[in-house]
Amino acid sequence: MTVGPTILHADLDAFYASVEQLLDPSLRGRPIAVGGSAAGGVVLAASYEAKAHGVQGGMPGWRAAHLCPGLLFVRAHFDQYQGLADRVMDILGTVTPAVQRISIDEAFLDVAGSTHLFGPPEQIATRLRERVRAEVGLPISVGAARTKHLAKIASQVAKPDGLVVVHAADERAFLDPLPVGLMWGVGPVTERRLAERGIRTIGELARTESGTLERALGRATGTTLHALAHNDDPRRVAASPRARSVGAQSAMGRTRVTPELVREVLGHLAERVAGRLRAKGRAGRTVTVRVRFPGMRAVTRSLTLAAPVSATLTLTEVAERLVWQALREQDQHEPEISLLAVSVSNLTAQEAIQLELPLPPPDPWRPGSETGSARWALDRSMDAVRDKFGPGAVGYLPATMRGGRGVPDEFRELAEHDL
DNA sequence: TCTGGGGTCCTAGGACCC
DNA sequence: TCTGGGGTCCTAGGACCC
Repeated sequence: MTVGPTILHADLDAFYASVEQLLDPSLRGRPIAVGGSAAGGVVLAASYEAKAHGVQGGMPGWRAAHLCPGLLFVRAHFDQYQGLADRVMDILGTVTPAVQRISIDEAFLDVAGSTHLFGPPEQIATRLRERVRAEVGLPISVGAARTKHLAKIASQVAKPDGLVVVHAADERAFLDPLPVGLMWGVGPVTERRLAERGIRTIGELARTESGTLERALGRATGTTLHALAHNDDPRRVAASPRARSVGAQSAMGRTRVTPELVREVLGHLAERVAGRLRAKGRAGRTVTVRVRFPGMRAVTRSLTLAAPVSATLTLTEVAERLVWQALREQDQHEPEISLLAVSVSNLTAQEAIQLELPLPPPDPWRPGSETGSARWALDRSMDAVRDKFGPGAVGYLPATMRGGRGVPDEFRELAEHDL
């Protein structure tokens, strides 16, 4: 029996840029960059007119401007993105409950159980694209195939604003001529390593022995790519697993390190991370910090505690200690840094019992300070005040740091994963 | 002209235990 | 006298994805 192309991958085209063109019709058909400027900052997304000149998301603004004369830099409307994307996901959910959202703007669907109601996958995909265009106003591309990997590649090939269905009999012919860079898990480094061995297409990859790939790329990457190139992809469309870590970071350009700066930035980041943990009743034992220096070199330091943390002040102190440890180990007298990051992993449920009992150890570095549970209780009461009166109402953060530099919180929230 | 913010997973070495 | 082997956890770095 032949299995049909019942896995769909639906992916909104140049999502942020398309939203801006939807909101302001004068931008339609023109090369635009969302975020950044010709002077600096980072481009969050580019319209297809700009992509034609090589402009990509994540690119410094000055470089985008250089690549694409006439590029329009547009301010992002962060408050619009989540709601529009949610409306698209609601439309996808009308044909099957098996929708796996993997980011704000893309999802897998399994329509195997829907064909008796809505027709073959081609018809379902066509109808979904029409509805998203008519009801939300955004272009969306869809790939349909027998596996997730193949469906995702098909949607990439379908872009912009297209549909590609790969029937089981056509899989090899579809895949073989495509560049390896389209495969999930092949980034710039892997692509270069493969090219050094004369492997540029998925067909060439499929003809390479597994052992050769493992030696070139490592065991996990080698076996995974070998399987995917042979269309061996057993992954199902399923609900996303719970998050395994929570983090926040702040880029600062080139900044001289001072104790005040480290304390303020880490306090801000720790409050974001710990607040999200507490909001979901979670906590984590491993604290990791990342320090990046001008020129993009970066180091990480981590520490696994005896008990999980979700108190802002405790997290701030652990992070501070790790950052200074990392800085001391650099042989620079007056170091400059360009980014600080804090993340918490080894997540567990915040046990209810810990509300009553002191957390052991209360604070590894300041004997005699408040206990962990006292800090947690204080945080919870401040969370409640913020819920009622807004995020700036109360906090550890010095007034000078609030609402100032950096990206808006609305942008951060778009990238957050559910805990 | 100098690079955002949120994540996952893998590898390798060392500590430690039995 | 100075050593096997397996398993688990921790740490640091790196590739990759959206």
